[in-house]
Amino acid sequence: MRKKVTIKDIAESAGVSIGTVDRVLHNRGEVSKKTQELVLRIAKEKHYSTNIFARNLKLSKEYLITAVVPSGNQYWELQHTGLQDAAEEYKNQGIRLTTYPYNIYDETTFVEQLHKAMADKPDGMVIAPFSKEPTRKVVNDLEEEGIPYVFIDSTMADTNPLSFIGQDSYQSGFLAAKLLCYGLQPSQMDLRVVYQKSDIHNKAILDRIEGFIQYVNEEFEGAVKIARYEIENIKSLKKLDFFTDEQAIQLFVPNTKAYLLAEKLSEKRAKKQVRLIGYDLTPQNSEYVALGLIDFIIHPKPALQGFTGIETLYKHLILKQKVALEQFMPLEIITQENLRYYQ
Amino acid sequence: MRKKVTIKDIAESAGVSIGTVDRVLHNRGEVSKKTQELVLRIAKEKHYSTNIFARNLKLSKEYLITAVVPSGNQYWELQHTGLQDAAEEYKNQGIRLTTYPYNIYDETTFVEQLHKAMADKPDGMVIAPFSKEPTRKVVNDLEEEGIPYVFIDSTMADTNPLSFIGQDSYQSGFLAAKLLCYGLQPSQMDLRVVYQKSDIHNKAILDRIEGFIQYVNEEFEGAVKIARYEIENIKSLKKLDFFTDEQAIQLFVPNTKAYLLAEKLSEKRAKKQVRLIGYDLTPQNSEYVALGLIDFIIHPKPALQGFTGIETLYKHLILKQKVALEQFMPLEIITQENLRYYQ
DNA sequence: AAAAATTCCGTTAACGTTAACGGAAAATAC
DNA sequence: GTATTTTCCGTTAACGTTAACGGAATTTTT
Repeated sequence: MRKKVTIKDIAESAGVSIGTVDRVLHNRGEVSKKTQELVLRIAKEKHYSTNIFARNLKLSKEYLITAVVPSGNQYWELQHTGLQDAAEEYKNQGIRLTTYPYNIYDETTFVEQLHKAMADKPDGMVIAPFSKEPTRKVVNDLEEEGIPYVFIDSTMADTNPLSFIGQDSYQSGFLAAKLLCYGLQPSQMDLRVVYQKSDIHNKAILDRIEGFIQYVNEEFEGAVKIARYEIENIKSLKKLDFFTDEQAIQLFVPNTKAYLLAEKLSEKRAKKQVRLIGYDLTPQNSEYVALGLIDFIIHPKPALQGFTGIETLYKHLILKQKVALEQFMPLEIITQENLRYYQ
Repeated sequence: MRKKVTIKDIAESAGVSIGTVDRVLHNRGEVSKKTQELVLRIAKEKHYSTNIFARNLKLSKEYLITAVVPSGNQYWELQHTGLQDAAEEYKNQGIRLTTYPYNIYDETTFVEQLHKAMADKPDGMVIAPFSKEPTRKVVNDLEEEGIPYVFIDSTMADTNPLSFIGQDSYQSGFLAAKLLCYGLQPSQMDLRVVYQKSDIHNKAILDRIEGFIQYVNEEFEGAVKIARYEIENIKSLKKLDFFTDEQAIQLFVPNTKAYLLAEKLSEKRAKKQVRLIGYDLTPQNSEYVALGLIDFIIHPKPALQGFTGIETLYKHLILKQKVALEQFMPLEIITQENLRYYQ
């Protein structure tokens, strides 16, 4: 009863050989319809599930995963850390990883690395999508060849990834708004969203902003306005004069650059009246969290994302497990007080 | 170079048979010191790591895990859900789970179930410790017999569990305090901690309170006082008259009963002036979060705890992986706005 | 000195799955 | 009618590890 059912058991029950059972189970053909149905029926009745140890021992296949993921800033370096950690953890179970990092500011490198990663004929891919068309083309090829792929960080419409692993950006914007508004009367609110022009290509950042706006609109039904500052680049920031008057303001920085505003805050020493929420636990941000100039940092756990990307392919390729279509990382909230736990 | 090193390779290099290599690798004795050292040296040189598929196929052992975990409220039911989910996920990799639920209000049941769980001669145990002495006795037996065990929810001093899986209760108290105080002047603060007398046996709750107090003391250096209400039971709550005056107060409920205060709040309709933070995403708490009477619920992810408990033993027993000594669940923060994502 | 015990090692048969190989029986072609 | 495909199935040798078994060589006992 408790003993595991093997293909041998099924073969005996069906009065055929294990070879035939195997052919049915992998529909390799060369089996008459009648025996095929018989074998499938018995397998189902006996709740057969393949012994993954035997299967993988026999196959002793090395599964190559290629990862096309940006590098260049700490967020992405942590993604790579997670990828490597997972590769290490699963390497003696047949997982091998090759990474193809690209430059977030240069689409050409994305396309190049994508093609290199394809040329390896991998058994699975981890992709952090940059631009739509090149991604779509590659993804089409992958789907035609039946090669599974997962998206990390952001996803894309009209594609069929094995799974999407990312932040729940929308919700994090929501939460940021809640925190910025917490305990304030609408009359005290002066919400400002500050981001760079280049951020509008970044789905995660757009979603954060959308979540932020959505909260404010739902909560105050239009009674509170949000000022948006889409600045050209870092230099333009210097022209902003948020901190000249005595009025309280609340700043939401949906990208990684909260520390730049904190720096200006520091010069003006106007902290009492200002609330500031940003993203990503970079050294610069940490510094200003420690100084109390950034109130909250939302940490989308990039290393966990990378890890989960590999883990998901491992579960699919090797364990043949079902995996979740979407996997959101928990939103960690870092404050001056719990900062030390993350360093 | 890339090819996996097998014991056969080692045997050839060492000029011995695979039997001898196996004896060395499992130090089963019956090998001369000289060849033992030779084999070990070669194994290290070649970076040998055992093929877990072959190993587990050969052994085809079923590992029994027994779990002694409370039941009776939603928090613990979710722990059980996580345990069962993990058991399901790993069952075709040789993991079998038997649970021994006990009653949180009855130590006798804890001791009874603990002994039943031991009598099964398990290969690993998941324990949610209740009282010290019975736990210590069982744990001593386990350690003598070399049976690994993990603690979930709370841990115990002077023991050597394979891992502790739980909430970072202290930090969650810290965070709760930060949120309750956020944006307020010390003059506006009137912090009150409300809990039941029976909670003083619960390490997690004590840690939450400690973290809470620690924050306030560090942040305001004694300028802000905290009132503690250690009420006898739920009935006594009715005698509390927090909401009679117009003064603002901030309530911290480190156990699962925040909804009871929210209920009183609801009667008094005094919400504007009150902040309330509680724990656990129970149906009652959810109700008052939705109504906006509870500001934040800290959700210690009980299902994930249970899951991780089994997963940790799986990694140790079957994959022979190193596991982390402490594994803290991320602190999810539930508000009126993101509540829907959790239902 | 032979007999007995001990030390040390090689051989071998599993574990369950996979897929190549070959071959009998039936169907089609000449 | 025989010759040639086609259909369908059984047999078998791996994959790497484990541990029981047996046996040669050496040491100890009588």
